[in-house]
Amino acid sequence: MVEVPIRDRKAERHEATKAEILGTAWDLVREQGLGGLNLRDLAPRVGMRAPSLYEYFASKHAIYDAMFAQGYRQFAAVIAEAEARSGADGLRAMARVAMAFMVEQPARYQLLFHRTIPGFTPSEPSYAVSVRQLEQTRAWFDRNGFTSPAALDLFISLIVGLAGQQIANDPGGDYWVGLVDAAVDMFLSYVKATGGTTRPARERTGP
Amino acid sequence: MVEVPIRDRKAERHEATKAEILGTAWDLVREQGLGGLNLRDLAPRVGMRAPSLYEYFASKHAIYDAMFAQGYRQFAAVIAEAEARSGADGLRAMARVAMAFMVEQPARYQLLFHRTIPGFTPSEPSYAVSVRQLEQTRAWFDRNGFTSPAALDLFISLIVGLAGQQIANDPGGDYWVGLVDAAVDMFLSYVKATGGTTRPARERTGP
DNA sequence: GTCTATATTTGGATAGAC
DNA sequence: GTCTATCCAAATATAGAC
Repeated sequence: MVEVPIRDRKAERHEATKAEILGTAWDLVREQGLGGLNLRDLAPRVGMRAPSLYEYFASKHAIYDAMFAQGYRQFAAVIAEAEARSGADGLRAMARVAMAFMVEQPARYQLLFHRTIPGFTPSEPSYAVSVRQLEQTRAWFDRNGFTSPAALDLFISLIVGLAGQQIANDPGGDYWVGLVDAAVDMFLSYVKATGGTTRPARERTGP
Repeated sequence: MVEVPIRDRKAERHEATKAEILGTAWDLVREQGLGGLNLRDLAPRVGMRAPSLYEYFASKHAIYDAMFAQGYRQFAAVIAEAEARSGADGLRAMARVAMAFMVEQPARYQLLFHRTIPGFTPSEPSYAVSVRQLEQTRAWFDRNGFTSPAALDLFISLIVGLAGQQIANDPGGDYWVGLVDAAVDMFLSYVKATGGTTRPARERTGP
């Protein structure tokens, strides 16, 4: 009867250590750039020697992979808040929080939105996280009447493009951040002009 | 009297070799990614051993620097052709050739439009090349009535953003390339709607 | 100008003791 | 789980002969 432990303390500790390593990896990447991540610098910061990290991650790419998935989960969470609002109002909120999220951490921006690590491709499960985030936003677009399939892709290009300019030309600054509202206006004026059907699609609660 | 050579054949040969090295560096970067450039692979392709490259470039970063300047000169040349046209027509041509230029070589795209090489910043003269290109396009925007200062920045973000999506999500494909015209329409509708003064500025041939 | 030889650094990864 | 010791590879850069 005593043989039924509710929690697996050992596994919990293992997961906690993984999380700590991951957090430290983000710190390192913030300081040295995405490509600057290396196990030699990482290990001492979590009180280990480099080989011990292999107890938690099978390779350096596995760390990038975990960062990729975590980054997209953070992104999804941030966007989800804005998606509570609807219409042009919600769109503007989404653009703002997305921009803030991207500009906040250039290394994360590069990992999530560009292919910049040589030889790295996200694993299937990690990639699925990013796909789910995209589908979530696509559903919001549908619900809110931005029904053209290209609309979402244009919108994403616009915001990711603005963030890229901010990061490349003036990291830490805010000139391009200040253009977000104008960009959203531009997008809205286009949607209204074309047959983008500004009217929200019918709520789908049943068949 | 015989001591007045018109041409410096030695210097010419030196420059030719530099150019050949540079061209081969582009080849390598096309194959292995921007970060994959290394002297060991580069040297044999130009019939040398690695140390000999230092006769032509002081460091690996110096090669990146030369590539940066050359890339922007190519970009300026490509854009200049489109700038021969004016108004919406010219704008559409610019967007198309810019997009084609960016998508054609992802590594070049990353070098010119993002900060992706750890520790690399273009030298002052190389940076000046990029500034001149930007000023050239800014002047075209002014001449053609796109007078809002933010207009150019929005336009650039839009096109660079589209190219980035194409490269990151489907390198070699053309889905986002196909969105260029829609993007230009969007931009134009916005400029017309706001006080972007669609009328071309007065031609300035004199004071 | 080009070479050989080599220094130096960096960094991922493994073996095996504890 | 963590360590020491080490391997192995890659890669920039320099010294000095030819």
